[in-house]
Amino acid sequence: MITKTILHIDMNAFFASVEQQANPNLRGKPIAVVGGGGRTVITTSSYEARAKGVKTGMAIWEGKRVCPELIIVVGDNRKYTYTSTKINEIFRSYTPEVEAFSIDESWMDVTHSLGIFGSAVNIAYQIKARIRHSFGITCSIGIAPNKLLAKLASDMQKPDGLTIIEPDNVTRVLERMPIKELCGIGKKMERHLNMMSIYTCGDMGRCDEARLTRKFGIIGKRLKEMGQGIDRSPVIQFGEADDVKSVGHSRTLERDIDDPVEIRRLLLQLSEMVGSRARRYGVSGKTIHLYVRYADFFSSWGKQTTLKNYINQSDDIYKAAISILSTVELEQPVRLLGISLSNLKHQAEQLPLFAEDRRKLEATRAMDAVNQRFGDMVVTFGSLLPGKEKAGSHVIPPSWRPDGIKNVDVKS
DNA sequence: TCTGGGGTCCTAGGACCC
DNA sequence: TCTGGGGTCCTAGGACCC
Repeated sequence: MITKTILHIDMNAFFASVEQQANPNLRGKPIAVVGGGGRTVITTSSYEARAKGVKTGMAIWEGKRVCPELIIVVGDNRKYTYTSTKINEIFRSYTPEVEAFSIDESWMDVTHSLGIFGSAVNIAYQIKARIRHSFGITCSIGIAPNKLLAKLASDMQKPDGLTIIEPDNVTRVLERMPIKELCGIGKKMERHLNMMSIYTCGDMGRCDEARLTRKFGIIGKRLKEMGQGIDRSPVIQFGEADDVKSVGHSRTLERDIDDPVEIRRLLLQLSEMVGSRARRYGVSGKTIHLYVRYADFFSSWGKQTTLKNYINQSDDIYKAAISILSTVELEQPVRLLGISLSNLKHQAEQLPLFAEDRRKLEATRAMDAVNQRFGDMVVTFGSLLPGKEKAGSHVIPPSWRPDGIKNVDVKS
């Protein structure tokens, strides 16, 4: 089997770096990029802010507490999407095999490009230089024989790092690497593994497969492989990815509400957002999911219903959401409302008769292709954009899972 | 003054059909 | 009277990712 060479590129503090580049006054200063609403959190902070203890997910006041001079910047998705698209174009000048994992992370399979560009390290340095030159921002790059390890490697040196995990060095690197550093091992999984005295990738790779399988079911085999640094998942290039599976929007309200009229108005807005995006994607769906988070933050519920017909019109979505709502009694004022449409199918598209319309359709398709990959309400025709639509903290959906398996049924 | 928003995938358990 | 097993579709909820 031929050994692959995979790069994982992770833009450093991406949103914050883009903002600092756009506004020289922000350079060298602690800044935090936040969402548009009142109850928002820090999406990204600059390294200057991180040095003071500012972390992603903090409320603004928390950030200000640990770093009083913190500058708050409301994020602008269009800037990030534009930059991200351009950066991915740079990647594609080395190989068509580029997979965008999120707005600021991509993998490249450069196995077949080495003959042209010399070496992976060479490619990595070129990429770093081009991104720095064109956008003034830095990235960390990992080079390894597969995606799992490349992502691990890019995390090992930040910012502006370059880390190589050679095939014959994998075992040594993983031996003392904490399991939670692997993409796919979250908090819960870490805890369960720790209870089995598994702390490092080395531990996990050596663990008896049957023991892991007894505890975690079918994912046990995969865990052992991850511990050994094995990952066979391919780099899935743009356009080859599976179709979108669901389209949803949610809003945390400026203040908790319990007025039914206000709730319905918000549901209508959300329905319009979901519907317009579904239509732009060219999909309709028959399952509508309504979710509510109550004022106390901790209690929430979700309820879904599956219709006989596929829909993507805003008012149909709204009606379905309302009918779900009518089956429940709200127990508290509402903090967050969300609607998502799933069970999707592509609509048969009628080719427009006139050339001008066909061109417009092509443009829409191109736009959708970007939107599908790079979030919502970002690239859109000016006329479609409601003036009040604020830049939020939307991020690009991740599309990769280690062998598509994530959840586990833990037998205790 | 608490704690965003966008996704994917997986499992359990029930309904229903053959 | 009691009984099986397989398959599909659906809802609910959780883990994980950026």
